[in-house]
Amino acid sequence: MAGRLKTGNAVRGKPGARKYDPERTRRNILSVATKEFARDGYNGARIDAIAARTSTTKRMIYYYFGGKEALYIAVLERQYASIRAYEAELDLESLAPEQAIRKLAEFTFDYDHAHPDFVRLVAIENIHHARHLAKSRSIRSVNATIVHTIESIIRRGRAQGVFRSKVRAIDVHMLMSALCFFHVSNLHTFGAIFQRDFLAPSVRATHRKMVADFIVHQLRGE
Amino acid sequence: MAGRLKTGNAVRGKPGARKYDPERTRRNILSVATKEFARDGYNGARIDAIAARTSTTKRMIYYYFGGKEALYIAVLERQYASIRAYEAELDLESLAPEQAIRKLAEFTFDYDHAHPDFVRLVAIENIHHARHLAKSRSIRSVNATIVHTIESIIRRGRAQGVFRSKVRAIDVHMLMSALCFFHVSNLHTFGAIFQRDFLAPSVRATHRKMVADFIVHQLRGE
Amino acid sequence: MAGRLKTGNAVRGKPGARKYDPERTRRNILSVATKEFARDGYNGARIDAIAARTSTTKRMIYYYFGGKEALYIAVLERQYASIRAYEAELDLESLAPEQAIRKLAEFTFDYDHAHPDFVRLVAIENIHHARHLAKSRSIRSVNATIVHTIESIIRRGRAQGVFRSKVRAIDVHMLMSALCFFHVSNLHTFGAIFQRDFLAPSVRATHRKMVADFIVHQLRGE
Amino acid sequence: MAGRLKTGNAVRGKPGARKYDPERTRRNILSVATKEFARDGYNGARIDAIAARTSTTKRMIYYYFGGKEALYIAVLERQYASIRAYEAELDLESLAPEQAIRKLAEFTFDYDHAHPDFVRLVAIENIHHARHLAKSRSIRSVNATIVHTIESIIRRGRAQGVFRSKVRAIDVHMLMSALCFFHVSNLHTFGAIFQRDFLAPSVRATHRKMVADFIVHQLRGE
DNA sequence: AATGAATGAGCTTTCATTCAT
DNA sequence: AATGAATGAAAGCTCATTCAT
Repeated sequence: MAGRLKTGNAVRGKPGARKYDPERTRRNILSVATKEFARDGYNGARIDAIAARTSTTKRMIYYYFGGKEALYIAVLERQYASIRAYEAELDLESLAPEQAIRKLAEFTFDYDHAHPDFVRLVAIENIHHARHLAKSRSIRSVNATIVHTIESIIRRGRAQGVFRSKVRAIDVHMLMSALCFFHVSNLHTFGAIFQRDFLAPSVRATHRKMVADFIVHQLRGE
Repeated sequence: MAGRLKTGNAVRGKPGARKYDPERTRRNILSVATKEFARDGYNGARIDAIAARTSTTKRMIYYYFGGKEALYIAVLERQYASIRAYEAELDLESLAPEQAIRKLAEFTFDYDHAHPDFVRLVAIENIHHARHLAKSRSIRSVNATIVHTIESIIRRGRAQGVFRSKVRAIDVHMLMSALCFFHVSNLHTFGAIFQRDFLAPSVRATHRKMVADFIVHQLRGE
Repeated sequence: MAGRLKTGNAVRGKPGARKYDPERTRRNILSVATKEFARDGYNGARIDAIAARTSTTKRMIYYYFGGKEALYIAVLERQYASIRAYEAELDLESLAPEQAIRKLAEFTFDYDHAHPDFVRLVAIENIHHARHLAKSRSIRSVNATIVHTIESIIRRGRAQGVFRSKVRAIDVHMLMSALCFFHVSNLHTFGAIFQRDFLAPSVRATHRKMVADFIVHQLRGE
Repeated sequence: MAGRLKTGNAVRGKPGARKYDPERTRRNILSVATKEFARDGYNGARIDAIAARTSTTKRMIYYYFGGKEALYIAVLERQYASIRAYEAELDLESLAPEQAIRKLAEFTFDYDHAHPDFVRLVAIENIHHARHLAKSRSIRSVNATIVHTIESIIRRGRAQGVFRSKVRAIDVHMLMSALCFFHVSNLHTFGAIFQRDFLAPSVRATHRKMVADFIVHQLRGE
C-alpha cells in the first residue's frame, strides 16, 4: 500500500468533469462494499479490501459512512430499497388477483436468482441475528409496501371469490420468499453434498413454476 | 490472559474417575464449538471464547483438532450425521408412501425448529460457499441416505399409483428443506422488519401443516 | 461528517447584524477551546470536538489560529492574562501590608476555586513540561506584575517593620499558589481515594483561612 | 519495526537463567510503562513506544495487562503502593508526636523530589478526573494507611497536650501533599514564566524547612 | 472572509497459531 | 497426554491537517 498514490474521485482531463463529486464517491463505495460484504460476510469483509477496489481511499469510507457497521447497514438498506422499488413497478393492481400473485411469485424467484448478493446479504444478516438491521431507521418503512401489496391482492381475490384461504399476507410473503430464497442461499451446500446444480436452466424453470403454482394453490385454499 | 489457570479435564477427587479422558475432552470441545460457531459464524467465533467455555485450554483445541477450520468441519460433520441418524430411525419403510412422506416432512419441520444450531451452521457454511464442507471426506456418504430414503418412498408410491408426479427425490428434499429451513434461518430479519414471530405456536402449527400438504400435493402430481 | 452543514458565524435575519464578525468568531473559538482543553487535556482535546461546539467549522480554527498548538497557546495566554488582570484590580497599594498580602492570598484561593479551568490548564501545561508555554512570546511579560506586586507589599512591610522574614516574593507567590492550586488540581484523586470533598463549603472556608494565615505568618518571620 | 527480531525475555547463555520468566517480563513492562506514562501522559504515551523500550514485544503488553488503560492503572497502583510502603518503614510510632509529624513532612517532601514520576502520574490522573483510578479495586485499601498513621500521631499529640488544633488527619495529609507536590508538579510553568529553578539545592532546603514548620505550626494550633 | 472535500500517517487492539517443554 | 508462554500479521479506526476553490 505504501507509496501507492490515489488521486481521489476526480476525473482529470475529461472536460466538464468536476473535481469533487461526493455523491459519486458515495455510490462507488457503496457498490464495492455490497460486493465485498456479500462475498465474505460481515466479519469476513475487510475495510482495506473494500477501499482497494474503490476509486478512493480507506479514509473516505470513514468520512462518508462512519465505520464498517454503518457502511454495512447502508448496503442492507439499499438492497431492500432496491427489491421493493422493482416490485412497485410491477403494476400488479392492473392484473386479476391470481395473475397478480403469480406474477409476484415469479418476479421474486427471478429477482433472487438475478441478485444473489441480495440473498446472501439477507442470509448474512440473519447469521447476525439481524442485529445490524435493527439499528436501521428506514428498514421498516421501506419494507412496508410488500405486505400492503399482497394484502391488496388478497382483498381483491376474496371480493371476487377466487381466493378462499384465510392465509395472511405476511405468511404468503414468507412462503414465497422461502422457496425462492433457499434456491440461491443454499446452493453451495446442496452442490457440495448432492452435486445438484440449482442454476441449471431446466431445474430453474421447473422450480419457478412449482413456486408460483404453490402460492396460487395456497391462496385458493382448495 | 496471563495467570489464568486451567486444571485440564481431569476429574479430581471423584473415585473411579480417570485422570484423563480424551474422548470426553473431545466431545466437550466439539459441543462448545458447535454453540459458538452457530451463534457467531465461522469468522465471528473465537478460539479463545470456545476454549473459555470448555473444561480444557485453548492449547487442547489445537492438540485435538489441529485448528479452527478443522474444528469447524468436525462440527459440521457431526451436525449432518445427527439429522441423518434421526431420520433413519423414523422407520418410514413400514408406512404407506403418502404417510411416509408426510411424516418425513413433519419430522424435518420439527427437527429444524428443535435444532436451530444445525440450521444456522448450514446457513453459515453457505455464506462460505461450502468451501469448508468441500474439504470433508465423510460429508457426502453421510448424506446419501436421505435421497435414497425419498427415492424409495417415491418408488413405492408410483408402484401403488398414488404418486404420479415426475419430481425427483433430490428436488423433494430441497423443497422440504427450503420451507422448513427458512422458518428458522430467516427468523431474525422477518422479526426485525415485520415483527412477525415465527416461533409462535399457532404460526408454527399452520406452517407445519402447509409444508406437509404441499409436499404430498407435489408428489401426487395433481 | 459528510453532509453536515454549518452556516458560519453570520447573524442572519437580525437587522443591524453584520454578516461576518471575525472578532466574535475568534472569541467564540477561543472560549470553546478553553473548555475542551481544560476538560480533556492537550492530547485528549479534539479539533473536531471543539469545532462542533463552535458556531463555525473546523476549517475556521485553522483559518484563525493556524493549528491545534497555536490555539492551545492562545488559550493559555488568555488564562494568565485574565488572572493577572483581576489581581491588578485589587488595589493592594491602598492597604496596609499585612492586609494586602492577606487579601491577595484570599483572592488567589477564591480565584482558583472559581476558575478550575485555569488550574487544570496550568496543570496540563506542566504535564507537557511547559513546552508550549515556552513558545509564547507574551507569557513572561504578562506575568511579571504579580512578582512586582508582592515585592512592593514586602518592601512596604519591611519598611514598616511588620515583615521581618527574608522570604522572596517569587517564593511567596509559589507557596500561595501551591496551597490554593492543589485544592482544585488534585481534587479528583483525593476524592477517589479518600472520599474527601474539597468543594464542600466548610472545608473550603477552613482551608481559605489556613492559607492566608500561613502566608502572613511566613512574612512576619516569627 | 519490520524485520526487527525480539528474542523475548529469555536470558540466553547465562547459566541457570530460565527461558521464560513471566514475573520478570511483567515487571519490565510495568517499569518501562511508568516512565512513558509519566513523561507523555496517558494520551501522549504510545503502546509502541513502551514496547520498543521493553525486552518484549507490544503483543506481550496485551498478554499481560490486557490493554493500555489496564496497564496505566497497574502503573498507578504500583506508585501508590510504593510511597505507602516507604512511609510504613519510617517507624513514626517510636518518635514523639512533633518529631513524628515533622519527619513525615520531610519524608513527603524528599519523596516527591526523588520520585517526580509519581508526582507527574498523580497530576496526570487528576487531568483525567481520576477516571482510571476509580476503576482500581486496590487503590483505596492501599492508601488507607497514611490517614491512619497521621491520625495516630495526632491522637498521641493531643493526649500529650502538644497538639491543640482540631485539624483532621486527611487535611493534614492534604496540606503536606500540596506543599510538597506543587514544587515538583508545577516546576515547569514556574521555570518558563519566572525562571525560578525549584530544583536548586538552596531553594529546596528552604522550602523543605518551611513545609515542616508549617505542618507542626498547624497541629500545635497556636 | 470563508469553506466542503479529502487525506497520510499512525493508533490501539485482536486473532489464530506455535514454541518449548 | 498435556500445557504455559509467546507471537506475527493485520484489523478497524482516529486525528490534525491541507487541497482547491
